[in-house]
Amino acid sequence: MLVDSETLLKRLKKVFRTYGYEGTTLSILEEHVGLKKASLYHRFPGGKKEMATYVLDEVGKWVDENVVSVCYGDLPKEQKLLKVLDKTYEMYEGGDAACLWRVFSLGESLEMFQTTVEKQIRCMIKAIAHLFEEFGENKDIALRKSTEFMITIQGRLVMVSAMNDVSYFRDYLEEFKHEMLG
Amino acid sequence: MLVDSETLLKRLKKVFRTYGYEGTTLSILEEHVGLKKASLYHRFPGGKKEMATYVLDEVGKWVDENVVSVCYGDLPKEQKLLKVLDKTYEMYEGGDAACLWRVFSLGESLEMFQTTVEKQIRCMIKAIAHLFEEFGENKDIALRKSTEFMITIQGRLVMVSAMNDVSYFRDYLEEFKHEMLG
DNA sequence: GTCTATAGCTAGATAGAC
DNA sequence: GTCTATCTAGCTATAGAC
Repeated sequence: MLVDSETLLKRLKKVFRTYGYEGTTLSILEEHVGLKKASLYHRFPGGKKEMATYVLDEVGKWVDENVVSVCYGDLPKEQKLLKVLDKTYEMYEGGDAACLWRVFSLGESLEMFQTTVEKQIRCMIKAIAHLFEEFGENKDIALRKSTEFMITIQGRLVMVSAMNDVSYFRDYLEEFKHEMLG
Repeated sequence: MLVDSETLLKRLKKVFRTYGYEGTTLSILEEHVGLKKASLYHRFPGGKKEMATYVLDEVGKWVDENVVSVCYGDLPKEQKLLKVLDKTYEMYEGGDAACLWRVFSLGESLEMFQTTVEKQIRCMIKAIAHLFEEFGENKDIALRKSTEFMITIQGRLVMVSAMNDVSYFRDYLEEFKHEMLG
């Protein structure tokens, strides 16, 4: 079966976010990605580790393209906020998909990816803090609110999994939008 | 080597919280618990699954003894709050230990434990909501605030792992205490 | 109740045909 | 570039000595 690189990324990301790093096996990847093990190794000679690294790096690119670029861009602040929230909703599939940062913050994968995860989160928090500043907050408050945004997203995504209820995620994004834009 | 049941529980819990369910192997358990595989099977004939179930059930008991009993008990509300916060700090080892509810909300372990996890979280949220009511909030607000407490704890524990910084957890408990008790 | 030894299986990884 | 077939290591689990 032929799988284009966009589909491949989407499927790899889905698997790692569903099963975690240790819980993801090559058999699961084979099944969900639609390529046999040997084909996966052809594209990722480093195996599972390389696939996970690839997926995480793509998350980093997502942050740059959908949060950093937007927040530091030249749209009106209201449109920046809407765009970031929409993209965040899309990224987490309305709550159906876990956060790779959470999922990789465990065991063996923590050691492998913590530095990258930390950088990506810091990058995202900083960009959203910049947006809060545009909304009139001073530097300290903006950073605090941005950090709380990240904390709340993470906490609510955990609740979505634990309670099997996506509204913990969806409702918050709606509330947040209305609090900021009235 | 002889390991008493309290120590055994403590070590099992530590391993599952560090490595997750799939990331925990019998070799890791052997090493960290200090009992050989066959000895672990002697105590837990159902193997890894039974050990994980045991640890999660003990978390349920912890909720009953340290949150539910306290919140519905007859101490003054300020002392209830202090006790719950202290026990929460202790349970998560000041942020050093991840939450089993988060860790088991992935892949295979999600299917196995989601029902139990959901019950335990609901139980804890309800008890803390009761405490908020004692602090003068109406039923709806109390439930909302209690849920937000849980969300924030979960989010901040994710941040502790991802950013390798326990202050995300510790600072919140302190702030929360001072907001409630002045 | 703990251990050594090992069975049986599945994991990650590779060789080589097409 | 994808596949079948297969390797080795490590996994879960068990038998049986002490």
